[in-house]
Amino acid sequence: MRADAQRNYDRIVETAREVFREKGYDAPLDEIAKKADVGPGTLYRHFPSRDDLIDAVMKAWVDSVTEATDKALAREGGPRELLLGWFETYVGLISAHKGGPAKLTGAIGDKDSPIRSKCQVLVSSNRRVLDRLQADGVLRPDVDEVQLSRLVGGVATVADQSDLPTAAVRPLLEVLADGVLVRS
Amino acid sequence: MRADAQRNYDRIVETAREVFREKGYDAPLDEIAKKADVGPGTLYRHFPSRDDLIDAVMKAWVDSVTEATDKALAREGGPRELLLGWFETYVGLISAHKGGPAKLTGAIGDKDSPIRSKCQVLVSSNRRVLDRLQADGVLRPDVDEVQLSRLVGGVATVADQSDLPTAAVRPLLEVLADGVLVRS
DNA sequence: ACCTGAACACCGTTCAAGT
DNA sequence: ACCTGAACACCGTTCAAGT
Repeated sequence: MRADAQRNYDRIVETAREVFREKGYDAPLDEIAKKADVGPGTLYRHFPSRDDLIDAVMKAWVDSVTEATDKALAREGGPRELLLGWFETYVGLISAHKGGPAKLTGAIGDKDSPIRSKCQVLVSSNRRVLDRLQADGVLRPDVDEVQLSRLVGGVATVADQSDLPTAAVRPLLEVLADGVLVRS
Repeated sequence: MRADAQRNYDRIVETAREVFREKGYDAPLDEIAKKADVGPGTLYRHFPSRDDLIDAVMKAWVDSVTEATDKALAREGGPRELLLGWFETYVGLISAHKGGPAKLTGAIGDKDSPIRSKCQVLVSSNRRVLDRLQADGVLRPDVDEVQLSRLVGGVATVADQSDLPTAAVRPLLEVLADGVLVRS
């Protein structure tokens, strides 16, 4: 890649990160181009679709997902506390930007999505949590990681679109936790 | 209201119903104006926002919600079957048009939304179902109708945005049902 | 009073002309 | 090879001119 192309690429991604943080993933792309001091054609050349740009912005985010999953799995307490802690972590991870929950959860299972790899990271994290619960024998036998991603993602999507405070999200996650764990 | 105004109003609503059915609630408004043979200003005069138009289109839908709730409550079987049947009915009711689940579920609790009354109908229906389960003593004590609307609405939103088949939605609703009912 | 449709604003997308 | 920015398309919104 030519030096000026690389520079423009980096400027666009960096600017997009800022604009997305302020206005969410639906922010106008031409605002990003303007702030990054590139023509709209340049942005379009590097990122043919909005999701391609979002995917690039999320490169670093992948590591924080893995890290946060490790942390959630290392927490003290019973399986219900573990699961609830993970749910809140998960909601936080996908809700960092407005519109994130819908975009990430909606793309689960879509093999052609530009953000496919990001969804896989999320689903894998849920798989890890399920493995742990399964080993403890407290998991409903017929729940898989994709279902769990959609359930928690659904709650996060509603919370994002209704601007719900954490206090209103928590009871929804508790219902999910009770539904996922075995009756005791 | 003048005769021609009334005629235009009706034509717009009728046309919108068709276009929304085909393309979902995000369909271009000017397409509706064109098909209804009115100027864009006329549509805008009658319906200042998209949601005002959606609200008008949903006038008849309200009755079908009440009807469907009656039917779901009259069903034979245990509380889990009742609840699951209701969940599937509910998802069907709000998923009639693409974009419906997100719009209806996202507006719950928003006192300024033009479709506020439609949300209240949905929440009330969930209240009726909860009343029934409560009377049977099978309900978790700390679940209310708004939470339930958001939980099932969240699943419907994800299903709508990922184009999930009914078979993939069912297990998600089962987790919700188990989370809402008391341990036994 | 209501309607029309031109006009504007906004934003994504393309492409001919540059370097 | 890559960039620029004018141009176009699309769509929501407004408003002066009509009836």
